Amino acid sequence: MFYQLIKDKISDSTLKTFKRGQIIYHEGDIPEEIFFIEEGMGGLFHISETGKETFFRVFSKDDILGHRSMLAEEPYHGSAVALSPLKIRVISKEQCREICLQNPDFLQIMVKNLASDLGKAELRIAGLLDKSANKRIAESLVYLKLKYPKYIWTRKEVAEYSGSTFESVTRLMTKLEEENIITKSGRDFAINDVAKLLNYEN
Amino acid sequence: MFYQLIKDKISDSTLKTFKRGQIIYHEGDIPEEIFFIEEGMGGLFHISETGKETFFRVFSKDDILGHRSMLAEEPYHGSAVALSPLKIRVISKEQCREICLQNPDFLQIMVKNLASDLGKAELRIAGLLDKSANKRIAESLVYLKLKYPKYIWTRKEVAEYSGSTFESVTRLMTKLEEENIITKSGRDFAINDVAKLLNYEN
DNA sequence: CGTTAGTTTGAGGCAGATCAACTTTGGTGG
DNA sequence: CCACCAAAGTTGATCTGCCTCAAACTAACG
Repeated sequence: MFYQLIKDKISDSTLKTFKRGQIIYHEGDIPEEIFFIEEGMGGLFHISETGKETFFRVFSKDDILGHRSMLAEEPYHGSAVALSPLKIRVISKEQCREICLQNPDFLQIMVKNLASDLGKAELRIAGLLDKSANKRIAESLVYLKLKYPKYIWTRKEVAEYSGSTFESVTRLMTKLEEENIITKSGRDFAINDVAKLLNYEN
Repeated sequence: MFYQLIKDKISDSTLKTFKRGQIIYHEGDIPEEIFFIEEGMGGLFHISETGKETFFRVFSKDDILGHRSMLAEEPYHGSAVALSPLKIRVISKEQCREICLQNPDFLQIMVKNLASDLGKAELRIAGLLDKSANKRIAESLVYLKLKYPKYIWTRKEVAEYSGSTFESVTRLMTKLEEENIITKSGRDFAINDVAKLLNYEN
């Protein structure tokens, strides 16, 4: 997202840093700020009453964070967690409002992203209902690894993104290696054949 | 959604009517218009490659339709279908753009709705992964029936909204009637105890 | 190196989808 | 107004994907 667009227009703002595992904001909190990612990556997670974790979204350099809750005027529906060391610029609600007024393009871009994310989320719902767990895992491996090649995704993260369990991810990955579609190395892996992985059928 | 806000500002626009089952737009089409519901109700559905249908959203009086795809600049990700006789005002892309420029409140409201819908969709993802089918069905019965009490929801519609099958909906509904939580009458039903239904545990 | 977080593999169980056969509902037209 | 029929609903029986639990192994970091 084009944080670039307004970077120079931010006068006084705080720069915060986070280590892997640290929480940027907690589910349920009232949004008072908006966050611009300057470096690193993180994830938006939801934990249900029964303890099941779901991985909603990934965010990284130039993405905006916390805008959904602010614009919906709702408490955060998930917790934002640093996955790698993060540098984040923190902007107050009021500053954000000013930026939107001065720079209509900025609101436009946020709108476009919200609309696009809504589409993705609804298609994920459809995917959960008609695709097998293995298919979803395969697609998630492609998405996550191609988008963030350097990051070492844990089986648990892939599971929570695809809507599965880490055991199922492990099982599929060993099978995929046997078929030479991926190559595991330590905890990391590389994709040998993106097309085959995307069209994986059990 | 406050279609009221700009109702009088629409100069030339077409009013279309639809009968139950008719399609307002098809998944995959390129959005050229935006739709304002004046009367009746409908649903946004997605059909996967394997034929599985998913019920994304309900829309009714004063709701906007087709805005997500237009704002995301994407083809429609689902088909909009009339569930009851519908009266819809059709606005061109250009008209919509003008309205947004002249009336910033209107864009604001669309943004708020997009943000809120994104939250709902992501929580639905989480719900699919941690709640039992029966719990989801029970919650869907409450949501659909309280929001649209006069409409007779088919078991199939409830199933596609909750992410289940119509057989499972039927089975749960007979059980719920035995427990006096709902009362079936013909194809319709009434909720006797909303709280019990909402907190239903298998 | 020791420790912890992450991974692998196996065995078992069950929620809920699927398939199938039958019944009921309610709208339509004769 | 009734008879008909397609659409919707019910109910039972079966089957399986994948989650859960368990136990042992391995990577990686301080």
